[in-house]
Amino acid sequence: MDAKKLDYNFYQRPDVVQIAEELVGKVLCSQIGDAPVTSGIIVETEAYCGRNDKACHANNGLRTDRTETMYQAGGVAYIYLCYGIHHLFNVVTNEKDKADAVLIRAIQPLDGIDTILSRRKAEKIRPPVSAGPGRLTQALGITTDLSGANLTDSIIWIEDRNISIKDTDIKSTPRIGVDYAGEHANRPWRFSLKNSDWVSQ
DNA sequence: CATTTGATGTTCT
DNA sequence: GAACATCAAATGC
Repeated sequence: MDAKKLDYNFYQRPDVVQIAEELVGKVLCSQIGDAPVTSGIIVETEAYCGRNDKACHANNGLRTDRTETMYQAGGVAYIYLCYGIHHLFNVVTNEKDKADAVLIRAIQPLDGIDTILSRRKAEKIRPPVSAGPGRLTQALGITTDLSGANLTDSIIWIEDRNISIKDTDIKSTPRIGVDYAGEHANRPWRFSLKNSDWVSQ
């Protein structure tokens, strides 16, 4: 097996947009409670930058109880409750006090398919099971309890399995659902795998 | 099919 | 009270 867990050298680099692009094709894994390991290939991400990005919760140094995790040094999980229902999973990047993060928007299930299906109350493995930020967290059993978890030494982590992705297979487009961010909403900070059925609509 | 609506925690006004 | 990094179920063609 040629899997390598991503470490601080990956997460703590300063360019969150580049990290977001490189995360496409990596494998997000979780091992919750007594359940088997569940994992999936990341096929869609979005970059959020703490400085000068109106779409980010922590824009311009805004600190709340919820966003405090984003100010930690890169390599931890920032998980937050959206619309009171959905747990959204982000990877915190950059150094301490720089609130950058990458939102994982969609995965393609790899390991622990039965567990994923049972969490999602689905019978067949097809895109609605894990295409979408609220769906993938449910599929992997990720909840806000795990916010602040260390991605290098905990029950959630990201592996590089040397899945080869060509630069030309990744497309960058404007982010989703952030129209309120004005001109910043048009930044092409969403990265997705071309020709994948597992990218959210 | 497309469009609307209900669910509902955290944060801001 | 309103808005929000969403989803699923109900309703209208």
